[in-house]
Amino acid sequence: MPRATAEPRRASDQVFSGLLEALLSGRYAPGEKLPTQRTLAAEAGVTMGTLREALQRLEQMGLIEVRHGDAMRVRDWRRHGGLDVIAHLALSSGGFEPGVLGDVFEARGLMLGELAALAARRRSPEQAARLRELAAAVSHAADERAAQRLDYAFFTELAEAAANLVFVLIMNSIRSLYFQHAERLPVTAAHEELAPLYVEAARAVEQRRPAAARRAVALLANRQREQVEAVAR
Amino acid sequence: MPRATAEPRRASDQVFSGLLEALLSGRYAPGEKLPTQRTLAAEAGVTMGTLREALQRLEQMGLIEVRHGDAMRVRDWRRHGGLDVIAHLALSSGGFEPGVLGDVFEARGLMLGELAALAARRRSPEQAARLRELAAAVSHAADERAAQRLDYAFFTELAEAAANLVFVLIMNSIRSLYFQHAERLPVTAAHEELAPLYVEAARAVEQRRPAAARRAVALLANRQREQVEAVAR
DNA sequence: AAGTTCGATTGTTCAGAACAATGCTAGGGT
DNA sequence: ACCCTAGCATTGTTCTGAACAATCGAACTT
Repeated sequence: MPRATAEPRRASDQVFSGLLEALLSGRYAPGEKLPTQRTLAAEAGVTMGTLREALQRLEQMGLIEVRHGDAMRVRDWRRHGGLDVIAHLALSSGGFEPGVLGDVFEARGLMLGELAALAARRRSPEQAARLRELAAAVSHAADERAAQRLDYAFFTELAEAAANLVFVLIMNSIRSLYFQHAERLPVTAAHEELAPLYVEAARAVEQRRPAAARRAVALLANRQREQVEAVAR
Repeated sequence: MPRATAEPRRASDQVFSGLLEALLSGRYAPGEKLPTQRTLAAEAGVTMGTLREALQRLEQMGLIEVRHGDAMRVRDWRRHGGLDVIAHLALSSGGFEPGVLGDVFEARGLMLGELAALAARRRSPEQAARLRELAAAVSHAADERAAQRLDYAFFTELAEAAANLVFVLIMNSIRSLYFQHAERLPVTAAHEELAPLYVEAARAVEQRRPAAARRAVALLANRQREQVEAVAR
């Protein structure tokens, strides 16, 4: 019997998820003092070492502040939280959070547009060729899963062609979000219909026309956004 | 005798920094097997528990892959790294990496532009007022440090007005980068000269003119970028 | 009243051991 | 000869208990 939602096996992961949930849902308010590590460990039924591993990750995300001889404090994730918070924020307790998901796809669309414009100026001949091939492959993708992989490959190549590390890393974060739940995020539902848009974007990049590239990609991203929003409800 | 560069005191932090450096510099190549936790701990002169805390953070960043009974593997940070990697990437071994820093400010400028456009459509009356006040305050800031704080507050408010969580979080990451080394990143060197641009941007947002807001902020960001690039050399 | 000392609280690291998952290899069956 | 299965070695994971170190606040001293 396969498990529906693949949950983390490590004890450390479970503690992490629990605390994360508590922090993001506001059950621990910003500025508030967190219970002792010893207390938290006892409550979670784990050792202090195990709890500690979870705390390190939370601190890394900017969600808690921990100073040696003092109590741990809850930080405001809106002010100090890193981008990886968005993944856990979009999935609060089972279903998707429609608002957050909307933000993700809005930001994604805007950034992909800028990415396309940069790529149109900087792409190498090889990158242009690969983009063309990937765009062409979308139209005859076997199933939706294959289309999804092509979509991912296309935008990864685009980010690479744009030659800006920041956008590359941001795209990594967003990708990890919709790869963890690919089955519920049909960005490539009607890929036969969307295929021409990939082709158009690839051509604009190849012809070094930033404005056209931005427009084509923005349009494509908007279509995907509509599809996702239609489902996540 | 005060220490020039405030280094982390926790043993766990030092181990983390060391491994991070090794991973980002390519001293451990992607796909390669990492030494055993026991080995790494022995080499670093710490306990396995301490080493483990560092590993958790690296895994959280997407830099390593660790599976229970198997050896740990190095992941390609270009493909799986999160946005927080950029901070450590921009500071490889002492000085700033000019290329990376350029990418950061390019991306920052583009995103702030989009942010301004969104804010012009969605800002509340209160947000418009606060932006106006912050912009006005820039012109008579006491010193550069004060100007820097106002700059930070201004763009935070802008991100808030844009009402998109993704951009808020991205700005958090970028801010933490240039707050850790504020003294070396003079984004507000000639703040008397830049002040009018803040005012113009605030006005465009208040008057709900997205295009004008984007233009003003993009111009402002570009000026800051030039100032930083002039210094980081 | 102000400064100092000291103890309680809390995070940090250590040491060694047992447990659990994975990959590999030798042995047995077809 | 080939497959596959059991067992072993390797490696990550968690536990137990303890000692160490930084911070805060209260009691004490001046």
